[in-house]
Amino acid sequence: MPQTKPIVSIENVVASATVNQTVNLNLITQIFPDVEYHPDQFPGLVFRLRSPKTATLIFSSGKMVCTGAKSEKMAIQAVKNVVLKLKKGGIPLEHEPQIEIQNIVASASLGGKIHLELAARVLPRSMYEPEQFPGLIHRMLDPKTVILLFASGKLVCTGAKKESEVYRAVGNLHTLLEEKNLMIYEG
Amino acid sequence: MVTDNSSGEMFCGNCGFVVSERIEELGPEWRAFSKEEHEDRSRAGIPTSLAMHDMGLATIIGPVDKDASGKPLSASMKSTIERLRTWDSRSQVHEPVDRNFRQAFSELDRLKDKLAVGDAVIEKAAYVYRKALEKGLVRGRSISALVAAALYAACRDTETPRTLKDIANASNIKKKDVARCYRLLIRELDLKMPVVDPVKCVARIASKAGLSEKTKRKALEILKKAEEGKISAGKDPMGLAAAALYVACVMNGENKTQKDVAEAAGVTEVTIRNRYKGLKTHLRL
DNA sequence: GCTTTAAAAAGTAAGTT
DNA sequence: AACTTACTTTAGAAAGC
Repeated sequence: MPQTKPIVSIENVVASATVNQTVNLNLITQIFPDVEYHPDQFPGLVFRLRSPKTATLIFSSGKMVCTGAKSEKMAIQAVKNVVLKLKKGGIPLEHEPQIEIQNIVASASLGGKIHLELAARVLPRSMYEPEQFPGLIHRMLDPKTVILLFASGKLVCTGAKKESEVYRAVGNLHTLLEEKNLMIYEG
Repeated sequence: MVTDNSSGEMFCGNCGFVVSERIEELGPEWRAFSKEEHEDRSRAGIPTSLAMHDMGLATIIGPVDKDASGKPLSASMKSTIERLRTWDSRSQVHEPVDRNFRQAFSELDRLKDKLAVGDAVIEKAAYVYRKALEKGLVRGRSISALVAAALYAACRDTETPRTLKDIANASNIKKKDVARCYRLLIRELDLKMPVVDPVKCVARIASKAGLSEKTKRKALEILKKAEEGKISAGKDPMGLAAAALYVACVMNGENKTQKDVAEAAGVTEVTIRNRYKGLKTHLRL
């Protein structure tokens, strides 16, 4: 049983936050000329940070959505950085942001190739439609995640709210694939 | 005519009309329409006719593994039926059901002619649509798109060679929307579909491109050799079939260009070339 | 359902050179 | 042909149409 430990990398973390007060988006636009704000097409203002490289959507309600971070910590730091910049810029924010991780996207590589056709028949809650998408879509119940599995043995895991869930999901799938002999190990 | 033993209800497998007395006992809001109305419509010819009840999808839903004609049910139908048995058929107690049925089934009837599919396929599509309706999947969504998706699902399940593009064109719904609704049906109704077989694509492409029988046979050999083994996973079956046919043309000296085959298959020449590379390497051509 | 954000996987597509 | 760019799929939040 070729034991190849999956190589996992967190690619994107989505976090929501709120500063518990309304904010004047037009004022932010005046102070930060680089932000994107087109209320006619989307109510959120796009605030980009170079470090951590993220994009945060800010709404007039004071709620925000931060995307692009590579870890939970980075996502939290990104939100804090945004709030700090707003304050320094003169936006009167009285509270610390309440942050929640909403989704984590990760990519991973299992040790060998996958028999997708067979996997589609054996794995429950999975769908494989090569005319529509090259990967098999598998919905894992615990942790509640969705995994896009490719013939190469690489995959994308999304839906997790904790990094630990990502590792558990990938581990679970790897074990399942080996148990059902759906993996092809070779050069 | 399909009977669901778990609930005792009987419905028309073609139009979804619920016939059983049991449903009617529940009250008018539970009924799509009365038997008399259904028969009127049947006579009018639009939704269906009771004469078709023992065709195609005729199935007894319950702890059995044979359909009404005595043939064993496919594994996918069995798993679907197993799930249906546990469903609460009272999940959607709304009045516009009548209107919904009318629209859905007249559209299905219209698509039947445009796509030239058999009654068995239409019955399956109706069956799937009715289940989607019961589960409330139609609310807030386009009836036409769901009907198209149900029909695509029926084609897939019966291995009737109709592409998403075919269904999209016939129904005037974006291919992307039909695909999205199709995946919704698969997900929510727990349907298991066989993967599209490139072998089934060969005949279609060959006839559209006017290729010879021997070239078709050669392409089938090539596909068989290439065997789902490694080069087909994740690839579009149409692209694979097109590449196999192109290679077969070259081998048989049939003068057809990549463009000819590509157009007949609905893929680009680039895709044929890419699949060709894989076939060449794998078959050591 | 849609709109906007980010990111990966692998396949297919389209426009240029 | 190669390159580039771009779109398909997955999840999730935000406010409003």
